[in-house]
Amino acid sequence: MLVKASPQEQFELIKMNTEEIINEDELIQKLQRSYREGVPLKIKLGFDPSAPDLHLGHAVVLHKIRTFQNLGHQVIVLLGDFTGRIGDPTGRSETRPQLTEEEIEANAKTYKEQLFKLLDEEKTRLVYNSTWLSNMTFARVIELAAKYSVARMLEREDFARRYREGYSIGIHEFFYPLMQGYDSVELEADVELGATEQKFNLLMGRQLQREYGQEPQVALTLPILTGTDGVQKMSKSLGNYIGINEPPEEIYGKVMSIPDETMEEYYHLASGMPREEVEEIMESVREGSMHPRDAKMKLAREIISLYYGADETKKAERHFMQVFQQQGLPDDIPEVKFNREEWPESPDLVKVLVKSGAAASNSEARRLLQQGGVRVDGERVNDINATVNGKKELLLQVGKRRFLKVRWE
RNA sequence: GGAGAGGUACCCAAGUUUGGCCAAAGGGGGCAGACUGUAAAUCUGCUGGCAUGCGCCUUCACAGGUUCAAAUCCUGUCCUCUCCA
Repeated sequence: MLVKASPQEQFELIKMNTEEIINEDELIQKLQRSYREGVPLKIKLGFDPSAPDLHLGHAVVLHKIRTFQNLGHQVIVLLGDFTGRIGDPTGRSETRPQLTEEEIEANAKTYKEQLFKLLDEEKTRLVYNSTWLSNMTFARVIELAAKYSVARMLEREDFARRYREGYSIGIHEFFYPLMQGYDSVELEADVELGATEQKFNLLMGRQLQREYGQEPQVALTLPILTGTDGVQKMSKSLGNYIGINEPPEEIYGKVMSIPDETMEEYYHLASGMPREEVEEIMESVREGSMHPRDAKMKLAREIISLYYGADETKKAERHFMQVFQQQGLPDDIPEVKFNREEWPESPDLVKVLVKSGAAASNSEARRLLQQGGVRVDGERVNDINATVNGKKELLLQVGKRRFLKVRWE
């Protein structure tokens, strides 16, 4: 069932926020044909199940996929369970570790849970490339390999650099793009999406489809989202990411922590809001009628509401205002219970900090105390020999944002 | 198969030639403090454990050895990488 949007309207929607479409004319032709014949396009999106946590960077692509889905096209999410055993060499300076089957299976499961926060599960076809790759004969593998040359493989910057600088490249790593490209052949994909760094792999799909006598897919790349540091691309290993599985309070805080200059990018790529509305907001920030902080708070709300309900979103905001703006207490403070009999009348604060998990070791607890990072019932304590009343309940605060209730009973 | 380089704390990386002053430089990351609309930027401090009275213990791939003393010297083992074939 196709939505009635005209091919031109569809194209406009699809093109928004994309980095590159290779190529636009082909896409328009495909859209026109699909519209004319009532046959949805096959939209492919591949995932390498090595890092199972999806973050806002991945969500950029998912939003675009969602657009296709809303337009009535057939979305195929491909989990590269087979390729995952090789490890995508893209952007790598060293060989990626190969995953075991168990790891891949566990990761795939986490993926699914997260994917369908943004995609319509009913309308999404989920496939595994082991289905066809694991049974390929060696003869067919050779046939596939013969369709591409080493020289062309080495056009890739990451391979080229590794080769130039004398780092090793496993033969099997050359197969990664080949396999990903072959997936498109197997699926007869019309469009494949990916981040810009996936461009080579996406183009490989076009090449191989041609080789196998198919109409080449359209390669559509999306920008890479900047991380919360405002400098490097968002990635889990750099620790500058916002995971879509994170608790709303966490997402809220992380969004508030991005530099103001990065805000607009996030609005466009991560909020799911219409472009005009975003531009209005940014305009009022520029002319001074809206405080950047308020704009960022709205951004945080918008992002959270994509993944959580309205109540959760409000709660996250309240939490932020209480804890960071008014330096008050959060609503939910984790509680640690101790057995009174195991404790003296006046336990050392250092011990309490360690036993409650607020500090990793006695030394760390002392350090925190010396640096003024510890508050007990709201009062800063600097004395490393301080004791507390071991009969009542205490409120511990370590740093600005870690709260803990301790109770003896 | 031959030749060579190397394995140091969460990560990167000095230190090995001239053993001791090395719990081990520096950077990153992390944590804390100040500042702030912000968990940004900036500045400051901390960053093996125990003790917190100068003390002790464990740590520089692993296992031994030399020595009053070893990340540093010797022997063996494991692993990584490069080049030649």
